[in-house]
Amino acid sequence: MVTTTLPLAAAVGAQAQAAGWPDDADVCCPGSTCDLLPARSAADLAEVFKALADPTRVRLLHYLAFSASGTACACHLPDALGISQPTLSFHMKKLHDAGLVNREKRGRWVHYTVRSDGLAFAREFLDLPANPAARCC
Amino acid sequence: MVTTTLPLAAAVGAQAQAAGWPDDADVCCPGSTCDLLPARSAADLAEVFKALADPTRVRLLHYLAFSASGTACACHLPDALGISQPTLSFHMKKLHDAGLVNREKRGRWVHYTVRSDGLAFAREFLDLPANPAARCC
DNA sequence: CCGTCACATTGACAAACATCCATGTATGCC
DNA sequence: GGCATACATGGATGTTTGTCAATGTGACGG
Repeated sequence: MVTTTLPLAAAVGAQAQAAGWPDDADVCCPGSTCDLLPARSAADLAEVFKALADPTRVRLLHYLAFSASGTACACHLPDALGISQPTLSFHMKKLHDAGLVNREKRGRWVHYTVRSDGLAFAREFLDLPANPAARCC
Repeated sequence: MVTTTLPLAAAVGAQAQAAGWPDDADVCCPGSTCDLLPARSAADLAEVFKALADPTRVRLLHYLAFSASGTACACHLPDALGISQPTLSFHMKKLHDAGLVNREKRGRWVHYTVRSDGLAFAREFLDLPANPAARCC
């Protein structure tokens, strides 16, 4: 739904420092000194993490990653993971839509390859927060 | 929902190499040479990624990460993100349960801190698949 | 050209999720 | 003690997700 109030991202920084907060000495905390992550970026990241947020897909990605040159056809996977073929297809579509794997048709079979740039996108976000001396603005 | 067939993780490696596959020259692909990621590890990783799989939580984590020393109280966040206070509490619980933030009560307020080890756990997984010369066994 | 194999898509359904309102709990202040 | 504040929890509700059986599609092979 459209219950999200989008324009807040840019507004909050100014609001906080200009007039908004209680402004007395008993303020609970300084809060962040910079703007929120834009809603758009957050949505993009969440989309990728959503694709990773399932044990089956984690195992699929791991399987691909450890196959020769990060590529493998999907034929053995339903048996290996104990899932039906449509379910595998469903998960692969999720991974593909999230930009985490490439889909390449070779004859009768489909080969999937890990996209390292897709993974890097997520890893980049996980790198930032670990830095305590963070500066963003 | 115990539809997952757990014992497969260990079984598949032996099955594949000992007797399972078609074994003729027209095999579609070599597949992975090593065992699947254990179901337990996959579930743990999925749990963390599930915590990251929401735009609101991504922004929350980002906010904390860019606050002084990765710590901030939650008091300003409902307004900033346009969500209600219970919703914020709900998301913080998710992040906390996933091991991504620490919860510390200081007087009346609760301060949350990014746990870099929690992030590292997820980042570790994202590092592995990028390596095409992967060796696991 | 007809059957078979590998994979995708559709429909259905139960489980999980995000969100809110109302209420509970604990802390600090007067 | 009593009241306000900061946060958590419980109940209710609409939406999304994971799964499978059945069916569709496209590529070999005889």
